[in-house]
This record gives sequence, structure tokens and C-alpha cells, in this order.
Amino acid sequence: MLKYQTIANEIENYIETHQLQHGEKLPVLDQLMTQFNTSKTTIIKALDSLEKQGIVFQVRGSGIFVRRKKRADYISLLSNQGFKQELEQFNITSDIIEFNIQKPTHKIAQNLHISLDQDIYYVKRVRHMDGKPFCIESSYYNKAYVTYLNNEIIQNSIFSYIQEGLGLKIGFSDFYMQMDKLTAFEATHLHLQENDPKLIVEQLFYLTNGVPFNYSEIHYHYQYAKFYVFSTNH
Amino acid sequence: MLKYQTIANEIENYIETHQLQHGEKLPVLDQLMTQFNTSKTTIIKALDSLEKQGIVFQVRGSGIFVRRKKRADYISLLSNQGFKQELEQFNITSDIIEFNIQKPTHKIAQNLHISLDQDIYYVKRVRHMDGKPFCIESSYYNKAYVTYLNNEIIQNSIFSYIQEGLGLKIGFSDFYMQMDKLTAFEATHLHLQENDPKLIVEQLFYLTNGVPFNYSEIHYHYQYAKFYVFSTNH
DNA sequence: CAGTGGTCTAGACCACTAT
DNA sequence: TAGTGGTCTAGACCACTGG
Repeated sequence: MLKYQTIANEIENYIETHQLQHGEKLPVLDQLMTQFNTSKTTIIKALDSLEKQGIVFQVRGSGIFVRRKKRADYISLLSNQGFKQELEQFNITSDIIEFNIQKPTHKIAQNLHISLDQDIYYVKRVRHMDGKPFCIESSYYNKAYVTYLNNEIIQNSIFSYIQEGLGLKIGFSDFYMQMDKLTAFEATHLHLQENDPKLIVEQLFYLTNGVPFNYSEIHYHYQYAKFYVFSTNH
Repeated sequence: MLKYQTIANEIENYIETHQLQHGEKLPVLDQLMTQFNTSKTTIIKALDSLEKQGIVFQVRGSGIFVRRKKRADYISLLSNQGFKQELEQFNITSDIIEFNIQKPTHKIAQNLHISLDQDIYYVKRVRHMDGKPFCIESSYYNKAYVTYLNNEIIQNSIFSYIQEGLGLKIGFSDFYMQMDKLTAFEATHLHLQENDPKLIVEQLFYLTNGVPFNYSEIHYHYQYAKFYVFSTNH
């Protein structure tokens, strides 16, 4: 593990275990430098990382402060899959609706940047959070990279398996969001009425080398899906 | 303007004017260092900034590549207000529904971290994009910081005025998202039916020193509001 | 103006990719 | 194993905040 990541983690743990409140001041740079026995650049890099995650904010000429204003019942839009799995605090279960190997449609081929005769894994699941139907997910994996999946894996976290089991490294992702009304089919799975609202999130995940390996279309329950995103102005 | 920002801008312009495609390789670090007559750290910092904006991605051991997979009809969720105004490509107009100075409700006071007897500007607008009703925005500004607003300002970009006119510096922001059904009142303003879907986005904007100065609640038209977000795994 | 965070440099060394 | 990106250092200097 890299030094700046270790430091970032330690600072995050410190904030957590000491239950620091929003706006509380952290030690100054000089002190952090000696405490972690490292250079200024490395501390700043650790703090930048924490700032990006919405954990601290830095004010030039003043200090470094704790930022923790999350609402407990909202989940991070971006940590949704793949990245840091904060979802562990919830009990996630999945009902498999469909699972097979097939050829991509035109749209999927385009998103995954493959030709129409290449194989993809297709997984369609209803995902529950603490027993409530949370979303319907249709997910397509480029089989050239995600070489193997089985029922047990897709019952749990596919992304954990991809990273730990297959050793693939996830680099970045695109999210596209829009709304629509539920179809009758979706409504029964989500325990809602036809034409009730839904949020559609299309996700495209890339490996570190820029190859898109997964495309997903997720339809969220309009009462249970609540997201937050943090943003920083630089 | 800082050196790394200047370099980031120049690289971005280069990609734009040369219409580089997704996946095309940029010059290697050594070349960029000599070209911009600067150190490695500064180039990396410029590239990190571009990476965060979803403009390039870096692959260790391989190179720096262009990332441009945006869908034209989606707008950035985060650049929505305040930050880089990509919205200039659209023709945005506003109908003012309400505009006054008032005392905050409990909820607003809590979000803006003020007491119930402090003054706030209240602005309620229907915003149109290229003539289509796009959202209904209820916005609350802490008058201790946003000291002045008038009809002309709120007809246009309030955030431009806050930054350029009042000289306030925006630091970061929180977004909270959920869905619901339109009320009859909202439906008429958005030219939709009662109970049609809507996306509710609550935004909280902070100055660089961590003071929250604006809280907004925005209700989006379910057919016209389409957003994208980019994410990077570090 | 003292204190504090941010930028920038030159260079050593490390880690990954592609061949 | 050559090429390329990433981390880390020590230190100079800059920019902002707040009393």
C-alpha cells in the first residue's frame, strides 16, 4: 500500500474513532509531517484524496477541517458498485431473473466497444436492501475479460469477484441518469404500480487500461433509492 | 492563474481543437515536460485535474489517453451550478415565481447552519432549457453572505453574480437525490400531469472556508433532465 | 504580520506495460 | 528490458486567513 493512501486511511480512522464533528480542526501540516515522518507533498496528497471523498476540506491560511454532513439514509451514487463498498452496512440480497451467455445487441456492442459476434455474460437481478426491493439491474460483461461467472458469484458481489477472483483492475466509469415510468413487469418486481416513477442509471465500467468491460442498466425504486454525491471545486 | 491549471487548459484545448478521439494517445510525460518547460510533478498535477474532469485517463507503463465518451444530450450533474458553466451551450431562461427576503424554516436553518431569526433570500424559479420547462428551483441564500440580489440578477445566473459581483469563492457542495411524484402545482409549471415522475435534487453549497451559503431544492422534468457523472478509481 | 496551506522544482527511485 | 507513468523527498517560495 502506498504511503499517501496509508496516511489517508489513518486520518480517516482517526476522525471516525474520535467521532470528530463537522468543522473540527485537524493538526496542522507541519505536525502531520513529523507525525507521519514524511514530506509535505505526501501529506497534501493524502489530504487531497480525503477531500475528494468528502471527508475533509482544506482552507488555505487557516487549516484542515472535518467534513461529515452525510445523511444516514442516503447512499453514495458513485460507490454504488466497484469502488469502496460502503454498501456493506446494508444487507444486500439478489433474486436472479436471468443469467446466460449471449451475443450483444447493437447498443450493448457499441457501449462495450465489441463486435456483434463476441460473447457476453448477461445477468438480470432484482436487488434488495434490507429486504426491500431496491432496483432491477441488467448487466452485460465482456466475456473476453470477465471470463467466468456462476450462480454463486452473481448471487453476491460480482465486482468483488472480478477484482479479487479474476484480478482485474477497475479504472474509471461513466454514469448516465434519466427518469421514466415503470413498466408492468418492473412494477411487480419492485412492489409498485405501473407508471410509478423510476430512475434509470446506465453505468459503463472501464479497466485501468481504458477497456470497457461492463455495461449495466439499473432501474431504481423511487421510494427506496436515495443518493448523495460530493463535489469539490478544483 | 496557476501553472498546472494553465497547462490543463492548454491540453484540453488541444484535444478539442484537434478533435482527438476517445483512446488517442497524448505525448509522453517527458515531452510534455519540455514542451511546457516544467517539472514532472506539475504535469502530473495538470493531468490529474483533467482525469478528474473525465477528459483523459492515464495508464501506468503505457501512456496518457483521451477520454471523450459524453452523450451530447446529457448534462453534467455536478457542473449544474456554480462550477464550470458548460450550460452556456444551452439557452437558459427563468420565470420568477417568488422572490423575497424571509426567515428560514427549521429545515433550512439547519442546512444553512443559521438561527431562525437570520434573513435569507428566497428565490423560486421555473428554469427553461431551449424553451422547454426543465426544473422548478427553490433556492435559499444566507443574506449575511449573499448581501444583495435583485430581479435582473435572478433572471440570469445567480452563481455568476455571487462569484464575480460579490467576490465570494465557492469551495464545495453536497448533492442529495431522490424521486417522487409531481404535485398538481408543479405539473402545470412543467407542462406535465399530476403524479408524473420527478427527480428531487437538494444542493448545499459552501464557501471555501466551509460556510454553507446556499440551499436549493430542485424538481426536474422527468423527460428533459438527463445527467452524466464521471468517476475515477483513486 | 505570524501562521498555515498550496505550488513548484529537480531528481531519485518504484511499478507497470508492451515487446 | 526499454519505455512510460507514479510516488516520494527536501526545500524554496507563494497566497491566503485572521487576529
